[in-house]
Amino acid sequence: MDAVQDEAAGKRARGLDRAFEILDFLRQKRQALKPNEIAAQIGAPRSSVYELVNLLLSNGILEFTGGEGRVYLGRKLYFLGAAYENHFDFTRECEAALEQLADETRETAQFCMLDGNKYTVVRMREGARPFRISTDIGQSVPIPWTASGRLLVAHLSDQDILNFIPPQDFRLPGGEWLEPQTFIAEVRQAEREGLFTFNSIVDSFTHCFAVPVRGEEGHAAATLCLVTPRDDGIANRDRYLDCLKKAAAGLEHAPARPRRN
Amino acid sequence: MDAVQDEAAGKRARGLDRAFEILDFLRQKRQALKPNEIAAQIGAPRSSVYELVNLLLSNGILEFTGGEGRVYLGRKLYFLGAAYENHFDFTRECEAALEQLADETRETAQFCMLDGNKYTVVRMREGARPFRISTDIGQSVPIPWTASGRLLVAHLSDQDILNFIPPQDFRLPGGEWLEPQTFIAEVRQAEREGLFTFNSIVDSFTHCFAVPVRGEEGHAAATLCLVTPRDDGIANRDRYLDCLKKAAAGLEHAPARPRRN
DNA sequence: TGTTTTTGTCCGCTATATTGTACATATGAT
DNA sequence: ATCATATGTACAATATAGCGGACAAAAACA
Repeated sequence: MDAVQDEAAGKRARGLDRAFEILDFLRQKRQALKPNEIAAQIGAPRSSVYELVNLLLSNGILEFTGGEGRVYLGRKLYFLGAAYENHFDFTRECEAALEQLADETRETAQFCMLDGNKYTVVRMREGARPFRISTDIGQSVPIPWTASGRLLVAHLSDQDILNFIPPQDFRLPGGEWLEPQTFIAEVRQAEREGLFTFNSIVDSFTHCFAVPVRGEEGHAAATLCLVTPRDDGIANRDRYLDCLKKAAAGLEHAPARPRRN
Repeated sequence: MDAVQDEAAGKRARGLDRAFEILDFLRQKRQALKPNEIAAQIGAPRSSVYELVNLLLSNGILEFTGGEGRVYLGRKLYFLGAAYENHFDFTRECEAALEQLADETRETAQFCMLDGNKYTVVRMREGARPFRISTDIGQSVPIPWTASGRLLVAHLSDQDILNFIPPQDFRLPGGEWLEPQTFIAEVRQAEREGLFTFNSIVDSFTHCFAVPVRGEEGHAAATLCLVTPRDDGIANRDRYLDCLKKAAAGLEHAPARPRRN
């Protein structure tokens, strides 16, 4: 059923894929779970999950926590993630860019990337506004629901976009159906203009601005976004876009530096 | 040859173990490598490594980077690591503790943990001194080489310690042999006193101070350390230890908070 | 130019990892 | 007390994953 993996049905799953399915599931749940619960909720054989969980535990990829035999992501993953972050050293500059955006606009600023075939907020700086942002950091959101999504898939061909995005993700949170062709048209428009803005699909009171942060290959490796109240956003549109473009330009000079050592 | 895993010789390796061996190896190398190089350097069959690398690439665990087909740790690992960090929310308080230590002592302060059966510096705050610290963040160091190492294994029995630490890690960087029984005696002493200090084994000009940061189970989940010039360290010993204990106490109140959601 | 090394792919064999099933225990409901 | 559910372990069957080795292209070298 999953459009990306799970080729055929009734086949045996590879241990590695199952393992990372477990890890992703724990990340999504954001809490420690018992092996039994994991097996039930991801629809995997219990014996397999127990075997894999024990393997991952002995490698430090998972850890016992929360008692009752519950497990969650382990320290080893933290170390590996830190190594990634260190290599593609975007964190420091990213925080600076968000800081700058927050200062200049007083709005919520986000740094977003793709996580597989989903959109995710990697870092966020809350604005001075009194309302809360609907997406939390690290949560996976369907690409079509977001302004950034238009930019993050713009390097793909129309067909590749359709293959890449799970079909059910075109069902918007309100239940409406976003015609894929409409989405693609917006992608191409965003690509031409180097930005995308719209009234948020996820809620009814925000306006979203997104500009690309281009990586080594020239396409949008990430985006910088502002999430604003609708009237403020529309009133300050040009200024906000200028701020975003300025901040994005500051991020683009050295997306992946060679390593110092 | 690896004392910890690789039970018997001539056996087939499990894919999952090989996969994480690859990931750890890349982390240790801290650079993108070709699959061929990886296979050669970790002593694994080339065909297996190619298969695994491709699997990991398609899962976002590895990424192409650096050209020439080289691969390095992928974005997915960053997300998983961020989820871990978010769950066991030690980062913020940890930075505050290091900041405080740096202010009070002007020396290099480190937050250290075990990574498997090695010691590693998780976060560091450089002091005002003009010399550099010998261990970089994220590098794996044999446990017996470090002051913190005495504290981090103190919850294990003598026999478990010997099983846990690879025998060759008792060979010090200078080539001398540290008798395991000597090490264990120092572990027990550190356990009793709740601290360990010594002239660094790794270099000839620093003195190291370490105190435990106790986790849920009551044993040292991490350590806070100071690395100082020898004469300064010895002159300020009592004050430095007070600072460390104070900072460690500040970290211990909520090692793993329940999650908010 | 010929030779060696590096790099990547392909394929068949077989050791084994995944899985269904059965079993055992604890917990909770009635 | 009885039944049902949740949780973890043990084990055998077989689909397959890991491995060795063959092959080929490209790069390095002589």
